[in-house]
Amino acid sequence: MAHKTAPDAGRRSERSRRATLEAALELVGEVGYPKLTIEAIAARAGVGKQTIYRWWPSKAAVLLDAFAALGEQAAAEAGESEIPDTGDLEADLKLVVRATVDELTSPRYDVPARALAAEGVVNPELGAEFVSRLLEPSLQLYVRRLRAAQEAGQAAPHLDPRVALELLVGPITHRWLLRTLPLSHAYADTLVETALHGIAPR
Amino acid sequence: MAHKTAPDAGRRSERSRRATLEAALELVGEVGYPKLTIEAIAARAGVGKQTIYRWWPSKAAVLLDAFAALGEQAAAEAGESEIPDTGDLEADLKLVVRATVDELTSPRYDVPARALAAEGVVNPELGAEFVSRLLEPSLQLYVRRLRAAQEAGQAAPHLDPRVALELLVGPITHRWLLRTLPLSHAYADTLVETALHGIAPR
Amino acid sequence: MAHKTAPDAGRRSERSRRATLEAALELVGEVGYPKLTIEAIAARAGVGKQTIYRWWPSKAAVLLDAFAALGEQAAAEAGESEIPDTGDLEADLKLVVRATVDELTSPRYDVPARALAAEGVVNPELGAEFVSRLLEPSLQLYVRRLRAAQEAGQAAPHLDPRVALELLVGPITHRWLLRTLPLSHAYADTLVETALHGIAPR
Amino acid sequence: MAHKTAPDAGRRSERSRRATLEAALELVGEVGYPKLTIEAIAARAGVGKQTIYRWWPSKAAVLLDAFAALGEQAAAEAGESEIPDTGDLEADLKLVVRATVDELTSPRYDVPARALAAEGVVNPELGAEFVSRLLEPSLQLYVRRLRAAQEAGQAAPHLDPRVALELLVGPITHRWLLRTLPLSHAYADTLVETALHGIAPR
DNA sequence: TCATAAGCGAGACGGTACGTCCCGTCTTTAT
DNA sequence: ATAAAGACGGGACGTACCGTCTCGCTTATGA
Repeated sequence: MAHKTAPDAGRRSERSRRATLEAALELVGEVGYPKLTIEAIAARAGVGKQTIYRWWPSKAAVLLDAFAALGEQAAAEAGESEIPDTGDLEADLKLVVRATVDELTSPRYDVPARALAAEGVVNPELGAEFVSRLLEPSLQLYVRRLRAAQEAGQAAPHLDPRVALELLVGPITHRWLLRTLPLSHAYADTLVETALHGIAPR
Repeated sequence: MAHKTAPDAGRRSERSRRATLEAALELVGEVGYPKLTIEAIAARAGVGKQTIYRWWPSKAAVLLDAFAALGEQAAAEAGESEIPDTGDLEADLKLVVRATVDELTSPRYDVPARALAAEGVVNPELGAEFVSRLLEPSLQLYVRRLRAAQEAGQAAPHLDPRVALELLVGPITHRWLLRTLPLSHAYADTLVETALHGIAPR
Repeated sequence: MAHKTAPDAGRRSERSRRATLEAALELVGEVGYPKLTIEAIAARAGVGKQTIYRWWPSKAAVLLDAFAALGEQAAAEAGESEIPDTGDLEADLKLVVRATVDELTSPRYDVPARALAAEGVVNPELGAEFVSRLLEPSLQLYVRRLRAAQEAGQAAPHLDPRVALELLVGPITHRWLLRTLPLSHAYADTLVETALHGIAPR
Repeated sequence: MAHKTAPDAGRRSERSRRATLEAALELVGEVGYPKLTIEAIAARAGVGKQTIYRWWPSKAAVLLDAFAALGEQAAAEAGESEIPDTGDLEADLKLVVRATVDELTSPRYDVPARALAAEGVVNPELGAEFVSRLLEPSLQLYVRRLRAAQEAGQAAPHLDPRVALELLVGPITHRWLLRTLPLSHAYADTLVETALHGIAPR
């Protein structure tokens, strides 16, 4: 069915792949996503344009791979870890939410992540890949911690962990993407408290 | 200071303005935001390109005006209303959240709204305008209803209404923009319940 | 029938037209026809590529116009003249044939003329235009001089002047295009003599 | 001196050589010379690109070999012959010139020959090879026949046979390459007569 | 009241980037 | 070592739009 016979991945140049991803990350930081150009990536990477088109369908896909590589590298260094379970759910959640705020606040993460999120908003295929490769793994950490909390009696037993997790992650994302109000550790703490105890009076 | 003497808004052609906004909305529905071009808008509207550049700085700004006009029209028809206050906070919130879900689910609203949100994610100026003109008024409705609830003893008294409102709006936005899971009335109800009573056991 | 509506020739920029033709002539002299590039012409002329594509279908067409302009300019300076009629056909023909040899020998004429001739050999449309605009007018000079010669009894009366003229022009072109043997005044003279008196013994 | 050690012609694959030449001839007929590409030749021939680059410097060189092979094959079939010498120079010349016209008129010969001629016009190295390998042998046939005619008193004794031959071959080439007027047997006859007896009255 | 200057439609212009084709080189695997 | 295969860096293609710039035309005052 495909028009073009797929390229032979076995012969792919690792050197070109890495140079392309690096160049993409650098450039998106320098000129921003809308002005990011495949031509510029190719030039910066010392790579032919065709080589990029051979392996990626769009600049968004390049950036997604680049950003994923960044994440894997960070994970390899830090040792991707579960959310801690000290028995104190509130304290444990404040820790992760604060860490998320820090991440979303650091420019080296912020710029490409925004770019990918924005592209995903408007491009469902890329959005799906963005979510499944980058977002979903983090969400699963919440699912596991919340389930443990339920078993330990620290969370309402009938709650769907997906819904519960969105109570924490949704507001953070909202502030981050829409820039309605600033992200801070103080906000992280308040958010966790409010999500745990609810809007209604006790 | 200005290089260009500002155009005389008094002589502006109303006919061209409307045609441009209509064309922009139509086209964004047909080809999607990334393929929306000012040339195509001008051609469809039967308007000179310069006329568009005279009054708007970018295609995003055109679309923002077009979308705002759509909203005003809807408001004029429906009579933009406060969130009802029946005394039952949970019921009142379910009503609005379900309505929001319906809106975000209808294609005529979804396509341009996503486009503007996506652009705003990556372009702070436009994002700020999007928020202040389109989002903030809706959020203020929540602020007022929640304050009333606090006075009536239906909401925890020390809560910041902004934080409370994000507990509802954040998860909805999260599902809408990132398409992690579907939006539905059932979800709206569960969300309101969870936000009201919190994750922790009663 | 045409896909693209024709551009409005009335609004054409004379400045761009001239700059394009000049750049084409310069470049063909510098890099040769096969390495002549529309991109390079545009860059040298300070003109957008689209402007060239708007008015010409190919680099060959640009060069044809450029070369024709060169010819008109030369004609305007020199006063395009008939072949002289001194009553001595042989002498008159030697004059023109020598002049033709000089022209074909000078690099400023040779390079673009070869390029156009070569392109015309392989591209019938361009070839037809090359012949009708650049070659045919010169051939008509021969036709008129030969007819006069026939009336004066200096040429066989039943001869088709087209055939006669090709006896002179054909061999010159042959040496020029195929580079079998060098062109020189001596050859011009011999050629005229042989063509006049024939191969057969008197 | 050579940068690259010359390939070992002894190990050359005859199969690849033939397939390449065949593919080149086929393709030039199908898409024309300007759109003929080495990649397409290689693909059609089922040959690696490198194999072509190893043995030929350019697509023109491939085509030249292909066309030469065509000629040798025709010669082998027909028995390449001298111009006949029946004692009647005019009749003998009409025969060859008519044959030449037929050849230049047949598409299977015309397309590649034009392509090579055109390339040679603009590329002196290839032109020289085209002339020496393909054209010159034919011209020598004329030289020999004309010398015989001079010895037999059928041609003016002091004539340079090269000049005489160009009187016949030049006009034919002119019409063929420049397409000024059609080639036909009638024209062949008129041309021979005019060349033999000259333009001047007897 | 009518010239005169603005906005307007149209679209040519100098540019930038697109995504594709092909160049000529290089590398891998198989014969 | 040659060959088929095809990835590679590179350059040009012809196209689509960008944002700016005239062009006439119309309209709507304000001298």
